[in-house]
Amino acid sequence: MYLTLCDKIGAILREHTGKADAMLTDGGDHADVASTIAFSLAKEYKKAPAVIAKDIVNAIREQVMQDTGATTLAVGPYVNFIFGNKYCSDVLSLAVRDGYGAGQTKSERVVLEHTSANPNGPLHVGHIRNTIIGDTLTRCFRKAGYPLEVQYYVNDMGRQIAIVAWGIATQGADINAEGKGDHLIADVYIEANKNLDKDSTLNEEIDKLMQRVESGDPETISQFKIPVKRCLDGFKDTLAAMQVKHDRFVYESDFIRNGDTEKLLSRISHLPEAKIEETLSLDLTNYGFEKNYILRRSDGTSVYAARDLAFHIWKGHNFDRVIDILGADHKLIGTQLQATLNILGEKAPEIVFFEFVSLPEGSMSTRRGKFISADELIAETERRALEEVTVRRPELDETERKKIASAVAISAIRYDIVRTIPEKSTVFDWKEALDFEKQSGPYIQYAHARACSILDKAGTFTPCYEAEGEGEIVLAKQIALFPKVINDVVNELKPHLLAIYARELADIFNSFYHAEPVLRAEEKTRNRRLTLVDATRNTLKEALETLGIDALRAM
RNA sequence: GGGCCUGUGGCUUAGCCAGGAUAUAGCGUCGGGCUUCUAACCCGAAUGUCGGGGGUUCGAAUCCCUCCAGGUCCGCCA
Repeated sequence: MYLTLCDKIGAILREHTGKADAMLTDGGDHADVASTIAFSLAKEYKKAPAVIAKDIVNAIREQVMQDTGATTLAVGPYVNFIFGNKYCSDVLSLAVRDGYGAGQTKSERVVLEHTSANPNGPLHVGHIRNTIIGDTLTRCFRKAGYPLEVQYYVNDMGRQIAIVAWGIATQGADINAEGKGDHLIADVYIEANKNLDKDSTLNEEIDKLMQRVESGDPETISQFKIPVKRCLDGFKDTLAAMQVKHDRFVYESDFIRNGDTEKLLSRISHLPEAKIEETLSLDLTNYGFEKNYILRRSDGTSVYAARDLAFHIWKGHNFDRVIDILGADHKLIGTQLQATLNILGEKAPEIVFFEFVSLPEGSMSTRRGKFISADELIAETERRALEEVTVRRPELDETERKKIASAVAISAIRYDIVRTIPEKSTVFDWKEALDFEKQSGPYIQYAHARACSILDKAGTFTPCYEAEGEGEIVLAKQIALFPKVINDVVNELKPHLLAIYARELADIFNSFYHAEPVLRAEEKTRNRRLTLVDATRNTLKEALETLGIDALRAM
């Protein structure tokens, strides 16, 4: 609705001025949409922008009203457009329907890879930034109508895994011990690294393991596979707790076994950029990379990058759009991958990079055991949430309180992570993670629960799809923006836009709630406001679900 | 040393790519508001050299140059 009207206004402006760009911009407090086109015409027309704006308004006002129902006003040099009653009515009748905000079904198939942490220890608060960004994008794409498959790329044959396998074999660790597998593997991995640091000659044993696994030695393969599986089972539990699910786990080693990596290396070796020495590498200096991109080691084994290329070629052949979520430490290798796929004439992935999450005392490290695991974070947040729920709703039984606390905790965690732009590195802060107030997931859930509560008390009513008075109109217009926001997230791969949108919707609803009585209003107003509350409730629900947060009906 | 990212009130943060109307919001501080639809809330106040310096432009937080600070990468690791 919003975009449609903007398109129509843009077309009218372009036709009237003959300019290719209508210079439409956000109207802020002044308008629903505005144009700054008068500035750019000032020189050409040799007139003051404010005069030009006035002329434009006089010329197009009637047509804009006819085509869109919007009022056109000149405010200084700005041409402002304010949408009318019909816009609010149309929006409200759409917004009360289940699935509001969903785009038309698209045919473009999308594959999105996220998390893909090495199976050498539990997911920590750094990894889950990847997870939350990826899962929120996933939900936005699906909301926008795209068929999408989410993949986890399992590194099941790298050096880290070899170190785990070696640790199990040499340290007497019980791989079948009770408990969560990912934490068990971390203990082995940390100890193995200590042992390797003490005696660097032991690294030869790791090299041997890697050679054996790549050559297909069955015993070594199973030596790797067992800890990988235990670790992944732990990951799946953690991910499920955060409402995250992958459609497919793709194993790196499959691209060795099926010959794709060998085929890729052969193709690479025929490229003009190829450097065949003891190793096989690519000289990408013409593409702005200083160092050679090594793909095969001198002992004949493939490097991670080679398997990753094979994996991406496979993705490119099976999907129309390939998206990866990667930490900023992968920037170099990620852009080298893109460049190489371009040289090969294959589809290169779009990559969303996010900066690091560190601890107040420094950066996290699985190897050194310095991290806060996602499991710890979830447990602690749930504990705090349960305290909060118990204070607020002492009359509820424990099962009910725990259910709410769990949803509140995941909401707080997911929202806290997704609200910050990925380019900004962050320092993990318990105080902020455990904050259930303003600018938090629970705050938005609370606004939703409030709306539900009003509607529960209201009983049946006759819908009235209108907005009257500033408070109602501002709320209706915010509701109208939801489909646009989903669109923006998908086009720009920026999930934080949805987080901010949902919070602003909750803000506006809370102000409305305090300013305008609903249940106590006289009949026509009551019906109108109840309809608005219902539209808000539904939009909050859809937005929360797209953020991977439970839209609780009561808190 | 080179590449990339970041720097916005005491703290956290949006806006920057596609330059325009008094720079967004939260925490904290101060002052109000629960016999009234859930106070995980609302209303109001104070707090800003948008890291520094140049430049482009009618107009710069936004574009260009430069410097400073922090993070990160530059491995036959992933």
